[in-house]
Amino acid sequence: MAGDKIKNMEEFARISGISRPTLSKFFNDPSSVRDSTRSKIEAALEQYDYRPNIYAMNQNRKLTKNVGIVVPLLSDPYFAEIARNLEQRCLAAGYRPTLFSSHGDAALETEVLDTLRSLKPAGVLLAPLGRASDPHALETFCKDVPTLIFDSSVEEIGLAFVGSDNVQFTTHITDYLCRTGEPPCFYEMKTPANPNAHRRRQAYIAAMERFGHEPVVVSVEGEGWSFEEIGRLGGHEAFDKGWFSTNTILCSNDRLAIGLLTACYEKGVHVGRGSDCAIRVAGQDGHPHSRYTCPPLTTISHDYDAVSQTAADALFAAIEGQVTPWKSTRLEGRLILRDSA
Amino acid sequence: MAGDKIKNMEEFARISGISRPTLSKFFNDPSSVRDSTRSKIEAALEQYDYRPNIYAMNQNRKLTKNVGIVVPLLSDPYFAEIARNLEQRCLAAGYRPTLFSSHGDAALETEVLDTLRSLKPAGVLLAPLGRASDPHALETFCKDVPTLIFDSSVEEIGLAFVGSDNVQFTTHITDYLCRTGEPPCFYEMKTPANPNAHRRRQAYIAAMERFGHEPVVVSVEGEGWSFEEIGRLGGHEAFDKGWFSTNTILCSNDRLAIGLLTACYEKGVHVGRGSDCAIRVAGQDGHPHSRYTCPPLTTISHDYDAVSQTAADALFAAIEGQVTPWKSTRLEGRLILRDSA
DNA sequence: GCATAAAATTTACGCGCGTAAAATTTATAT
DNA sequence: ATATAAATTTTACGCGCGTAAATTTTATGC
Repeated sequence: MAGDKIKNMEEFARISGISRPTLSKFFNDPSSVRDSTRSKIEAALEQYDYRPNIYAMNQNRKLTKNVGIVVPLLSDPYFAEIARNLEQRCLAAGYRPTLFSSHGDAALETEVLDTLRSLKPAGVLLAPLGRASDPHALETFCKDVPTLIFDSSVEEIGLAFVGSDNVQFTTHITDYLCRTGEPPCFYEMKTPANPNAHRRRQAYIAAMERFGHEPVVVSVEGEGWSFEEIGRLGGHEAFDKGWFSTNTILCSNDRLAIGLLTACYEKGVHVGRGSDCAIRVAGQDGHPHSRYTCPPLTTISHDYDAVSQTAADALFAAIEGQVTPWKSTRLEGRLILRDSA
Repeated sequence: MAGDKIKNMEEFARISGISRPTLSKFFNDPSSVRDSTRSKIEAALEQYDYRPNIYAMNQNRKLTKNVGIVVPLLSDPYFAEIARNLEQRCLAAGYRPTLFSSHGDAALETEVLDTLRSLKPAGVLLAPLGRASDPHALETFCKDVPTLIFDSSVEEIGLAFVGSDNVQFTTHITDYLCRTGEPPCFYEMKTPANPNAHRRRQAYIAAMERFGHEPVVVSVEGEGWSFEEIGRLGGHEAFDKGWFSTNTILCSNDRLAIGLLTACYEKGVHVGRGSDCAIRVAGQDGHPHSRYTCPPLTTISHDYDAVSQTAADALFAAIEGQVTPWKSTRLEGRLILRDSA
């Protein structure tokens, strides 16, 4: 690519001696042109630096290779991780992912969806904000664009839903905690944005009752997405007011647990399962950071790979014409035993 | 927006009774049309759901409102946080940010830059990978697109550089540690991807010598971006082999420190400044998570707001025609005293 | 060498919108 | 009411590429 810059396909057609429609075919699928033509084009590409404008490409294409990925909040490492995973899968499957974050704001989420329409995506992988989402905006979007909902299900919209089995999550870890020590109380935010939180509370209550224990739910104040700080402040309050009825605390999610661990540290409360420990703390999610808390956090982890693979594969299948009835897939989590509980 | 979907501006022109060029002006700047016209358009927008296709808009515009934001790795909360900050500033200034992550991969970084060209951005805010970056790709990109480099400077490319003053960071926190206890040794990765790491090591050495202490650098193995794990594994090795010559450890960055804290926990080494503590650990960066480690991490924090504001403002000024010579701005960090050191 | 099929080229139009120039309408001042 | 300026409409072309149809060129079999 020593030559000058080529500004469009027509110029590259002149300079390479190949007609523009053939070039168009080539860039769309190199194997669709004759070998001799392909090598001529590739030779020209070596000499001259040219890349077709992807946005112009998509303008008049009936089916693009674009895939939109929307998460509620990119600064949450959980979503960052799953977004990264999904992006890789899209690339591997020959799609072109574009990542968007709703920044925890319903208005921005709607904005993102409008922007996405302009991209003419072949499909979208959407993790909605949850309760805050504008249901009408989501619904109309899903009618226009093949959309697969993941992480947090709103209603039966889109092609399908893929997420984790929150009931299994909570039941499983509650069971573990009951078997290995005092039955846990459940620590959560009072007004969680995510519907998964409700499922987890209910699953906790059901599990406790099934095991013959009295469920105790500790709900702390806090709005927004600063879960660690909510967990920390709520932890202080809960300790001060004696809300924790047992020495075992199951948190609604790992970020809350991380904040609670900090509160424990600040209160001088030793966390862990050793004899010198006063309290056990467990989380839920398998947050990327949970390995590095002190003590490392016992948690039940999403199967990141399976969730993203199932979601991506389902979307790709739908894009490629497969029609299947709406379906909800909820994948089981894996208990990760560490020192905190 | 009760009516049917309008598919393009021409259809909206017919239905609203306004000519398409006037609509184009309106969408570009609502105040550029007469009040009576504007209210007619706005009334039509209430009735019919129409939004211009942004990618088609940008196709033939001489100067778009697009701003590209590129970070090395979105799953690092530090970059996620600064990216979020930059996005907000772009939106506030009337620009349209699009976020990209290089996923820690130089080839992908080059890919991203090529994608960005298609967007015809008015400007780009780019945090390069660092040493791994393809310098030639960066340089030619900067020649074509007004680009402001932030976080990690490569050479004198682009419009300007805005980042943190790593020398001040390390000098300041080294000074603090020396004044309040044993002089620190410096804990880092052997082959850091980021040039900032080198500046910090050198600043540490210089500071120690100036204070009349012997600098000790502990470099641990590890490649890639899994800093916490590198910090943890390296920490185990360093403890086992007695590499830490003092009871105070200054880490090259917070993520490494977070991993080291975990190693300390696993080794049963108490961290903090209390009399019952065996070791002090400090980080650098003011990572979003540093508040929630146990003990909370003493660190020297980037001035996120100032960095992102300086970077964004400089880019916007350049976009709006201001020409200034290349300049490097390095902002001071703020020492955050917490329990770890 | 010729017939046939496959691939490439030519030609032409479309995507959704920006933008420039000329013609027309509207608002403001006198 | 008239002159002037401002805004709008009409008309037309451009951005960079997709894509379809007709034509010409190339490759393959015999």
